[in-house]
Amino acid sequence: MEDKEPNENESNKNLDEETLFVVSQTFKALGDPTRIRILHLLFNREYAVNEIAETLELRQSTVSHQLRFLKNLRLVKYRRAGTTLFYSHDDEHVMLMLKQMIDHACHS
Amino acid sequence: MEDKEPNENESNKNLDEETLFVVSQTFKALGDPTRIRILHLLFNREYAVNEIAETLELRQSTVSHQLRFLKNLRLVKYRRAGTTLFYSHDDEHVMLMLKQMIDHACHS
DNA sequence: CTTTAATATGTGTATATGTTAATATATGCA
DNA sequence: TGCATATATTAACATATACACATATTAAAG
Repeated sequence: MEDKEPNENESNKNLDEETLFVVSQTFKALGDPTRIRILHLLFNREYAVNEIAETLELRQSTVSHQLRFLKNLRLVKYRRAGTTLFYSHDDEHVMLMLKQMIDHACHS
Repeated sequence: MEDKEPNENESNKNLDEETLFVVSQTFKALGDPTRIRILHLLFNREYAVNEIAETLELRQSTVSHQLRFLKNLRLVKYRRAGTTLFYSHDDEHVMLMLKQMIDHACHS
């Protein structure tokens, strides 16, 4: 039962460079309180940028910068309505992991 | 159906300071390639510090630093055998999330 | 075409982070 | 006690990060 498959990263083989990068980047995105609060907001519904800033008491530029960060990783997306951009989450799996970690932190 | 429960962080209520800190710290731990590689190693079995350093081609002090980081978050533990310390993972849930994220990154 | 509202971007700055070399600590053994 | 091995710790450094301010862009309305 030697491991001969070329595309198996299940748990025993070495992590290739690209996978390592994507995984670390994604976790890094979740490793900041501001970004967690933003994603946590987006759990329920879409929000405009200013709405996020007001709700979380953050500067508009701070929110915009973090949204760009999250958008580059395809963790959020937006929909335009006039001059307003409504952001929403765009990765169900990552949102589920965030939810899991929050629950994990609460129950311990 | 007002939300009156005091201890519910499921997905709609605000995140309290402490939960936010723990969650962000834990994700931050997973947000570094070196720490991911260490945890990925520990998936299968326990490893001595030098063994980790040699396997991953890292300096001993680097590994020791990162292990301390992970130990503070109770993500790893160790067992002493003479002068050798065997490290192993100590949080099944976090290891599962790491595995999930790796799979998620591979299949996309 | 000017104005206004909403958002994005560039830049500076303070802080956080990861790595390294050097050194300290701890354990086992002769 | 003295020495060797394994690991931890300290300090320094370079880089990365998050935020704020100012400014630029975009789109709608008049």
